[in-house]
Amino acid sequence: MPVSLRIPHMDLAQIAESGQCFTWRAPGPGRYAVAASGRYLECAQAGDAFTFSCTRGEWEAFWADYFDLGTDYGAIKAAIGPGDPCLTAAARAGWGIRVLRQDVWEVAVSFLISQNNNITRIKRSVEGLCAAYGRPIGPDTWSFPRPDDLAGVPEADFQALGLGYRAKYLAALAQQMADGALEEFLAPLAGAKPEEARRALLTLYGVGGKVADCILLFGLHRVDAFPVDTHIRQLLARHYPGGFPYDRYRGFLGILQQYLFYYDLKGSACAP
DNA sequence: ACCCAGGATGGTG
DNA sequence: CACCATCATGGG
Repeated sequence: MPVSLRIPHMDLAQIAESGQCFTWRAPGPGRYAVAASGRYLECAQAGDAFTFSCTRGEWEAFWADYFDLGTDYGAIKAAIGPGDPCLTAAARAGWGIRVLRQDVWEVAVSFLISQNNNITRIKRSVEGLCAAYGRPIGPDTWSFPRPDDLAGVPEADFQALGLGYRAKYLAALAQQMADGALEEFLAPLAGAKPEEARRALLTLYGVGGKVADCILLFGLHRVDAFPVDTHIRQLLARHYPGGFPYDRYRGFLGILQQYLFYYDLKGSACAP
């Protein structure tokens, strides 16, 4: 029996197109099929009314947290300075974006692939990875392969999926995280200070500062992380020549970053 | 044909 | 430290 409920500050299409998740599909208008942490969920939205294809128990146990329902996005948007036209416009354009609480391994692999890449191709690569090494969990949907599923896969096989030069990064990461090593690596990260967690991520082959920040934000929900990619870099240069007011927004910088990223991506950039 | 993409690495000055 | 070539490959 499906779950129906009203949720404020949430728009499935904006989340799907906000570049944080690559395992959502859109079977129809206003409908999305979501794969996460080995689970499968179909979602439909009409205004603030949502229907989800899971039981109430599954919703409470997993999905409510996945959609970050514990965070007050209204308060975050209200904290945006009225004298900041760019952030104001960005939050209006992406009013329904939420920073999903995704599985850290899935995020790490996805953003390892994301470097110097475009979103369409990232999705294609991730879907190919799931189809090839995951297990079926829904119509035309496969689970995200775990480290043990990928360990030992020849680098050439990853390259055949279109990973390009990132294939060697994934092969190394899978080897390194197989056999329970992932949990050992992650355990100290949960309670670590932000800088320590970031430094640990930077030791991974193929993970630089930007990807580390994405893992922190999307995989560990460190909402203070502020990934600067090519879009954000250009936006900051154009609209914040004097520097972005990081100190003012400490505590939810990552969520504002998502508004800005989506805003820039949608080409609705504010006037010069 | 061309430039760009949710960049990182390894080498050099 | 800063800069820089290189990396695969498709999207637009």
